[in-house]
Amino acid sequence: MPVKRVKVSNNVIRRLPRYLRKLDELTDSGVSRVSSFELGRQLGLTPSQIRQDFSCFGEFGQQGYGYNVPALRSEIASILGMDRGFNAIMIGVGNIGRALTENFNFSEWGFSLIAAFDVRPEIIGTMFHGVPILSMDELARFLDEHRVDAAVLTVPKEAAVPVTEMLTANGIEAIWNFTNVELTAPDSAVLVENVHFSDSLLSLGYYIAERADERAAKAAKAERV
Amino acid sequence: MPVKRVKVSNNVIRRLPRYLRKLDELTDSGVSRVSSFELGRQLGLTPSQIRQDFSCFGEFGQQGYGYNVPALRSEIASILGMDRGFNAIMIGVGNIGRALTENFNFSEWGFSLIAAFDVRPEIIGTMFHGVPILSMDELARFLDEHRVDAAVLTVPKEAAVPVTEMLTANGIEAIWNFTNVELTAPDSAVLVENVHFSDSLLSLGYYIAERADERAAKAAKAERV
DNA sequence: TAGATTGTTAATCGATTAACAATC
DNA sequence: TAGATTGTTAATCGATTAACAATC
Repeated sequence: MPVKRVKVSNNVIRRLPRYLRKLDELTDSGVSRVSSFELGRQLGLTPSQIRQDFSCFGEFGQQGYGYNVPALRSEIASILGMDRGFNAIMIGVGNIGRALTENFNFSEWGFSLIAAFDVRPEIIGTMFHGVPILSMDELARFLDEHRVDAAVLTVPKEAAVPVTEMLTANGIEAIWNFTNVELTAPDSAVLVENVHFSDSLLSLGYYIAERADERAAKAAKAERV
Repeated sequence: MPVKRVKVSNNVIRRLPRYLRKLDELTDSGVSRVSSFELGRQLGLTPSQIRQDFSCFGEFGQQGYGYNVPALRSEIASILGMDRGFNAIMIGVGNIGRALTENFNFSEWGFSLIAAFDVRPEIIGTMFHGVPILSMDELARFLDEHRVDAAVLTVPKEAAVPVTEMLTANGIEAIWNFTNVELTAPDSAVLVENVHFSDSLLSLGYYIAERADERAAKAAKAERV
C-alpha cells in the first residue's frame, strides 16, 4: 500500500499520465534507462521539476544512473491506481457513449466497463460491444450488488444535473463527465473529472487569435516605418 | 481589435471557457446581472480571482452593480476568438473523427469544419455530415486555396507524428490533437491542444485510489483503538 | 576512482488571495 | 445619500527552479 506523505498538488497529478505515456514510448523504442535531464528535454520540463514530482511518491532513481524505464513506468502506473481493477458503469448510450465504448480501451487504463444504463426501451436488454445495457430503473439494485468506482456520464445536457443527483444519491463517488455541463457542485464530495471538448477547442482558439493579433500588430508596425 | 496588454497566463485562459459556460447557464435561467462574489460561489473560485482574471482583458463591470451577463459573455466570447470565423480541417475520418463530426457542434464555438482528409480510397470523394472527404494528396493544394486555422488530428496513433510533420510542413500552425500521442515538440512553434481521454481518466483514477487509501488508513486506525 | 545523476533543501518566481480606495 | 461592488495594489501562498551534498 503506497504511503502518500503530503497532499500532492493537482499539477503534479496531471503530469503523471504524461510521464507514463512518454515512458511507454521509450519502452517501445527500446530505451531502458533515462535521466531526469533527458526526460525533461523530451517533455519540455526541467529536470528539477521531474525529480521533485517523483519525490512526492518515493525514491525511484539511482544516483549516477538515472531511472530504469520499466520500473519507473510500473511505479507511476501503480500510483495512478492502474493495478486496482476499477469498475465503471456508463450512463447514457447515445453517440458519445457508443463512440467511447467502441474506441476507448478502458481496460488499458485499469478500468473495466461492466454495464451501461439508458432509458430507451428499444436498447435496454441488449449488448453493445460486450457491455450489457440495462434500464436506469435497475441502477440502484445494480449498485447494491456490484462495486462501482466511477460512472461515465454520457447523457444529454438536460439530463446531466438530475442524473448526477441520482447517481450521488445512490453512492457513486466519481464521475467522468462528458456532458459539457458544469457539475462541480462546490460543496459536494463527489470526484468529477471533466472532458469538455469545447473548453479545449476554445482555449486553442484563444491562442490562434492571439497569434493572429501579434502578427497584425507587427505588420502594422512595419507599415508605419 | 482587443489590445492584449501583458502575456496572460495559461491558467487564466483555461478558466475563460468555464466562465463562458456559466454565463450561458445564467442567461438560460434568466439572470442578467451577476457579481464576482456570486460567480465565484457558483464556480468554486474566489471573487478576487475572478476580478483579477477579467482585469487582464479590460474593465467589464460596474462598481456597486457587478457584471451584465450578456455583455460579459460577449466580451469573453470575443477574447476566445469565437467571432473570428476560424476554419478547420479534419485529418483522419475513422471512428473518432466521425463521432466528432456527427456530435460536436464546431460552429457553436466559432469554428467551421470545411473539409476532411483520409487515405482510404473508398471514402475519398464522399460527403460525411456535410463535410467533403478528400485525399491526403489534395491537402497541399487545398491549403493553398483556403485559409485554414487549425487541423483536427484524428488519425491512428502510428500516423500521428508523420502526419503532424506533413501538416506543419504545409503551414498548419494549430493542431487539436486526439491521437493520444505526445506531439508537443519542445522546439516547435505549432500550437498543440491535446484531448487525451486517458490522461483524464488516469487522473480520476489517482483520486479514486487516494480516497480509497485514506479510508483504509482511517479504518485501520479505528481498528487499532 | 572519476563522472554522472539523484533526492532534497533553499531561492526564486508566479499565481492566488486580501485589502481598500474609487465610484456607481 | 448609503450600500454595494468594482479594479487594482499589496501580501501571501504555493509551485517551479537552482544548487549541492550524497552516492552509485
